[in-house]
Amino acid sequence: MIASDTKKENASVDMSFGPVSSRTTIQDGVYQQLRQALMNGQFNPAQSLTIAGLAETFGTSNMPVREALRRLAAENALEIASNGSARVPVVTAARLDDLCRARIVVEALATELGAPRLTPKDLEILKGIVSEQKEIGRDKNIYTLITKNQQFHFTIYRASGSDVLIQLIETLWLRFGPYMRMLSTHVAPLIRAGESEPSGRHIAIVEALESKDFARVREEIIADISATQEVLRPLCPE
Amino acid sequence: MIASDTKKENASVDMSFGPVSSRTTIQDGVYQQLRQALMNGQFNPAQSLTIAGLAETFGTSNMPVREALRRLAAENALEIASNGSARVPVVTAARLDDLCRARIVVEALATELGAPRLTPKDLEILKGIVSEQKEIGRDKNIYTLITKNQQFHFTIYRASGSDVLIQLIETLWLRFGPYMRMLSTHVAPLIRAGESEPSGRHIAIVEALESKDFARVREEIIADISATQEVLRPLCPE
DNA sequence: TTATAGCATTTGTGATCAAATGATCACAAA
DNA sequence: TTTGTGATCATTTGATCACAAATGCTATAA
Repeated sequence: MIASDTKKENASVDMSFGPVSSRTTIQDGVYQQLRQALMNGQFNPAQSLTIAGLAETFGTSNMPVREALRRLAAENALEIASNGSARVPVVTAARLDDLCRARIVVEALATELGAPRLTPKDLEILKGIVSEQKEIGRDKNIYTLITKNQQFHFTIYRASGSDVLIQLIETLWLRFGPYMRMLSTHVAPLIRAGESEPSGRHIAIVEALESKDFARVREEIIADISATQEVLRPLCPE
Repeated sequence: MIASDTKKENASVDMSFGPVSSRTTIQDGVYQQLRQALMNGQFNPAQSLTIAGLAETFGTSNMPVREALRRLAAENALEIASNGSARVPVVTAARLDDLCRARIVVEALATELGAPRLTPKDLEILKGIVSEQKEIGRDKNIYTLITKNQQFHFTIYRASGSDVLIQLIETLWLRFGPYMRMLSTHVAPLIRAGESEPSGRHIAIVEALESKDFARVREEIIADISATQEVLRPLCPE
């Protein structure tokens, strides 16, 4: 498998997909990029995504895009219009409440299971994330802030060892993407102005973890979700 | 769209897809059938489903099957093998516990929300299902029994009005399919022998609903899931 | 001016084919 | 007997094309 003769001059594609894990198919790359963009709230609600359009953007044929879109639709991250086009779901207060209610019970359980199983190394990671958040807070990039928040939460959830819960939470966060967009555009200025401390609750969570007060960790996670919900609800249309 | 001239003799297909809702594409039909089969436990765990094989079975080309499989994989109802083939997940005791733990918190919440909102008409429907179950219990068809059980639970859950929860529960039940298969093969004889009363707990739930004892309804739902879990765990491999 | 029929454009669906990849098995060498 | 190598096969992935459905627009007539 070494010294492969140069018969393998594959394609003209040069898209820089993230870290190549293993057997990275084109469709996977498209899917991952779209998924990440959706979760971070980089698309507008109600925006319609066409197969041909995205295929052109990514420089691939229609097939990979087609399957990636269907996959996201199956996860309820996208809606299918009457003609088959995919659309980013619209945001509503009712849906926000619905999502948060589900997030609370599922993430509370994942915390309950995960918190006691966090290793000292995990705790170090969490602390690292918090201090990075403080840095970034003074900086400007809202998307890395969102990513850090994501890492913080999922480090705890993953410790639960529950594949089922992890997947459930991932689909919930995916559907939460459009609301994240509102956070980006409306709350980012507050953070920059120092009126909001994004890592505040995370610090409390780390403290509770260090004193092994797992019930409080759970409560803080729930409070974190509820707080986000309260911030976002008045921003929803009408 | 009526009086379609017979230009539309599409394929040699005669698959009796269920109720045609609207804009029924071939891929939707394949998807629905596979989904139903999976949820009812009509596939063997670890069974591998190839695109070409299913395409032949359904009498379609590969495309619709391909997309249906990807869709199911996105819902974690199927696993993707290293070569890209789709496989029915294997059953393990650990996964059973993991699934049931998640089912309990999510379905408990859906019950909590749904039970108080059930209309008198809904109650009639529930009673109807219970009595049908009693009939079928003496009969032999385990799959209709499974379907009735499904209808009973989802009638309550749907009353919650929470799209998010419904969708979560559906994917959980989908992943529960392989375990349902074990129920079919191992428990069916017991039911036929009269050693197990499938509708027992459902009767209790209806009673609790009529007396508006919603906390008890919730407890009964949880007990229902736990009971199934206990029955199935010893049946899991090794 | 408005309503409607018809056309054009956009977009997805399904079929077919070529290319690439992983799995399997046989055979040879240590 | 065991291990490494190569060939073959099964299967997916991606591209392209024909077709159908939906949408929007324009022109024409009332």
